[in-house]
Amino acid sequence: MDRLFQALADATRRDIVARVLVAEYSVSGLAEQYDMSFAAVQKHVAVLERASLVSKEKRGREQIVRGELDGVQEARRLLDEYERIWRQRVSRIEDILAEDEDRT
Amino acid sequence: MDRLFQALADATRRDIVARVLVAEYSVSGLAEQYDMSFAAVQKHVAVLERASLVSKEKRGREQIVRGELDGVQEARRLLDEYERIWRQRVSRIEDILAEDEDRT
DNA sequence: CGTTTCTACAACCATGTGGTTGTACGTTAG
DNA sequence: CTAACGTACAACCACATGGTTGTAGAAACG
Repeated sequence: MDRLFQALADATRRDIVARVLVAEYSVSGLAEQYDMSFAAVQKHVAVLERASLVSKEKRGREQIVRGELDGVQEARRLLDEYERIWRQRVSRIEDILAEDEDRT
Repeated sequence: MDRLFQALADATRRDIVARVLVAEYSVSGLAEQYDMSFAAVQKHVAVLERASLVSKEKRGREQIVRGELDGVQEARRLLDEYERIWRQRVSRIEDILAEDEDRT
């Protein structure tokens, strides 16, 4: 989880994810898109890969980067859980208020 | 967004979020739950507050921490968007395959 | 009143992070 | 074969982060 959210906590990496979800890119193809060194982009891709947000596949001398839903869905599960907990609390509070209503 | 995901990228902070979504805690009440200094927990709460995952309200000499859904939902929106993009690509690929089918 | 409790904040330290450059190696093109 | 391309990785730097301790102020307690 740490790696997952850490990976998403950078604008460049979120942009990479958005791009590779739409189409395939080589690492150098991605590097062209940003105003930073190839090595920097390479590191970003590595971070995304460790977080299961992206996968790489060797094709000739290029390394093709694809978007993976695994990471996205895992992160979503946690947020859904938070929302569920919150709604439970709210409804519990409403129940208590309803009991008070009964007593009036 | 950076602040949001950055805030979620720490196990202690995620635990704090989970706790305050269920019930209210004072900052010192939260600090008791963890094996670290009060100041450390205070910093975590501050990070969560800047990310709209938590809100504080003064009550007497205590500061009450509550869970906020704002941040959670904002993060979810991005992940939903990623999932939407991904499904669009998949269905586009399926359309292309279907066209190929037509030609056979 | 004085003392305790809860909070805020600054200073400090070790480590991690995002960026750089440089080097090395496999693969394709001429 | 040689040159160019795409990649991997190490070393380095500036700065952020997660933790500590210490100090100080505001609110509650006796």
